[in-house]
Amino acid sequence: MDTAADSCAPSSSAAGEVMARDEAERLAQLIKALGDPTRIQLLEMIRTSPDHAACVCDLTEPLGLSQPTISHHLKVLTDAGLLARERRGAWAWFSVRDDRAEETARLVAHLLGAR
Amino acid sequence: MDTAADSCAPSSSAAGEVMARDEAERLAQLIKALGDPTRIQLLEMIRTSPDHAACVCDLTEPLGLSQPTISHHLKVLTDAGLLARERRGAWAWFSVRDDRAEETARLVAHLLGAR
DNA sequence: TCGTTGTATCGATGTCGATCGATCGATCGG
DNA sequence: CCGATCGATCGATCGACATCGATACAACGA
Repeated sequence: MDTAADSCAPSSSAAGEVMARDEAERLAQLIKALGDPTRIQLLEMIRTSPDHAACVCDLTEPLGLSQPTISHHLKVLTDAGLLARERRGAWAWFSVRDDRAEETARLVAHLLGAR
Repeated sequence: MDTAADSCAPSSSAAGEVMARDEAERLAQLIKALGDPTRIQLLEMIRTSPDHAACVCDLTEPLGLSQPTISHHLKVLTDAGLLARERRGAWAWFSVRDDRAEETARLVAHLLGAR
C-alpha cells in the first residue's frame, strides 16, 4: 500500500529554494507591464523623444490605436512605476522614471542570472 | 470646417521614432515568458539548483501545481529559448541557457534605457 | 511482454487583458 | 460663460492564457 514514499528523486531534491509566491507575483506584474508590443513601442518613443517626454496626442497617431487604448497603456506603465505623469496645461506629459527603470533592469538581470 | 489641420503639436512632433511592430511583438513575446509568477519561481529554482538543472518531478510539488501545468510553463520558457531540455533516461532535465538569458537581460536593459 | 513511472499533449473552463465607442472632467482661448 | 481640445474613465466585446483532469507517449525493470 502506497509504495512510493519518494516519488522520483531518491537521494536529493535537486531543486533550489522556492521564491515566495507574493514576491514572484509582484515581480511578474512589473515584468508584465513590459510584455506588450504597444507598451514597448510607447517606451521606446518616449525614451527617444528630443526632451525624453511626450504627450498622449503625440503617441496616438503613430501607433494607429485609439486614444483610450493609448491612455490605458500609459496608465499601466505609470502604475508599474516606470513612467512619470506631469500635467502641463491641458496636456499630460509622460517620461521614463530612470531610477525605477534601472532597478527593473537589475531585477530582470538577477532573475536571469546575468551580471 | 475642419479647423484643425494640426491636432495638438503645432511646432514639432515630440515623439521619437516608432519601433517596428513585428520587432516589438517578438520582444514582447520574449518578455511575456518572464511575466508569470510560476515561471519566475521555476527559473529561480532551476538557477539555484545544485547542478543548475532540475527535472519536472522536482518542480511540481514545491509549487503546489499539477504536473501538466508545470510542464506547460517549462515548454513556454523552452520555446522562448530561455531553457534547455535534455532527456536523461526517463527524466527530462531543464537548465537555463546562459547565453540567451544574458541576451534577454541586455534587451530589457536597452528597452529601459539602462546601461 | 507487461506493469510502473516520468513527461507531454488534448480538451474544457474560467479569468484576465487589449481594444473600442461613448462619455465625462479639465483646461484654455475668446 | 462657451466652444473646442486633451485626456481619463466606463461598459462591452473578443481573444489569449493559466489551470486542471484525462489520456497518450516514452523509458525502464522484472
